[in-house]
Amino acid sequence: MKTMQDETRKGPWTEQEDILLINFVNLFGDRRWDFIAKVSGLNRTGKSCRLRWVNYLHPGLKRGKMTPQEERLVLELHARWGNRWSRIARKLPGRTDNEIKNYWRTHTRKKAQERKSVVSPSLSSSNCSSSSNITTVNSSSPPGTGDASFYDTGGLEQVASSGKNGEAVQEKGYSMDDIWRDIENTIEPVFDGFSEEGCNFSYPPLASPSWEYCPDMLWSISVEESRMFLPYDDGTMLLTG
DNA sequence: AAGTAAAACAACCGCACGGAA
DNA sequence: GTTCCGTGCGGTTGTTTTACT
Repeated sequence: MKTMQDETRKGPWTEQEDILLINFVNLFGDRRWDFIAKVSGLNRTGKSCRLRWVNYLHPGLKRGKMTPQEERLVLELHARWGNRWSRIARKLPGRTDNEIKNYWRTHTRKKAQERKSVVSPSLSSSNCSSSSNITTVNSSSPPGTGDASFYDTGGLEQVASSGKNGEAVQEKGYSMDDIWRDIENTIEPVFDGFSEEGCNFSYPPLASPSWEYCPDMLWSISVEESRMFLPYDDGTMLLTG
């Protein structure tokens, strides 16, 4: 029989969960999601953990509104690759596929509505409800064709945290920046240095040279042992065992 | 100031793929 | 060669925030 604790949690992540996840990702890297989900004590699936990390907790993420350059780049790349969101995201440092997908969705919806109101203004009053599920993907022609220049944006403008969501992560006055600062001060992270094309994120300067050489030791840790890493309430880690 | 619509954001689900057993 | 498991991706939906009337 399943107790409440055995139930896999769903829904919004709490600050505590975030901190826990960040700590464990720092310890074990961002690859073994199932493992992290298990040893962290989070009653979440590995999938859920990964998603939370990739879309929200990753230190390289930008926040706030897309810049005009980014918007143009999205349009350009989508015209070229279609709904290859992850691929498009790789060309937009700090942006996630989810974010781009969401942007595109609202963008196309807006375009569709504009178009509709222009093409058939007489129908707009009687038929506008149908716009809810329209994804006129191909309807938005790429803006101009100055391809190459788009790929070399020379680093996108720093608009992070200036947007309306700069505050979104500051629930209870404890921002992700604060969390990262805490973690930076309390543990030595292990980033496996993976900087494949698929990851444009730039980590904050959190080097951990020592652990990179013997990652296997970490993977062989038992669930019991991993409990020693559970954080305190304030997000710091108990490393002494 | 309140209500409503639209936009933005966050998260889950199902499927596909690749690697290990 | 096959099966199983973990991970990544794209689609979709639910929730929250913002703008407008």
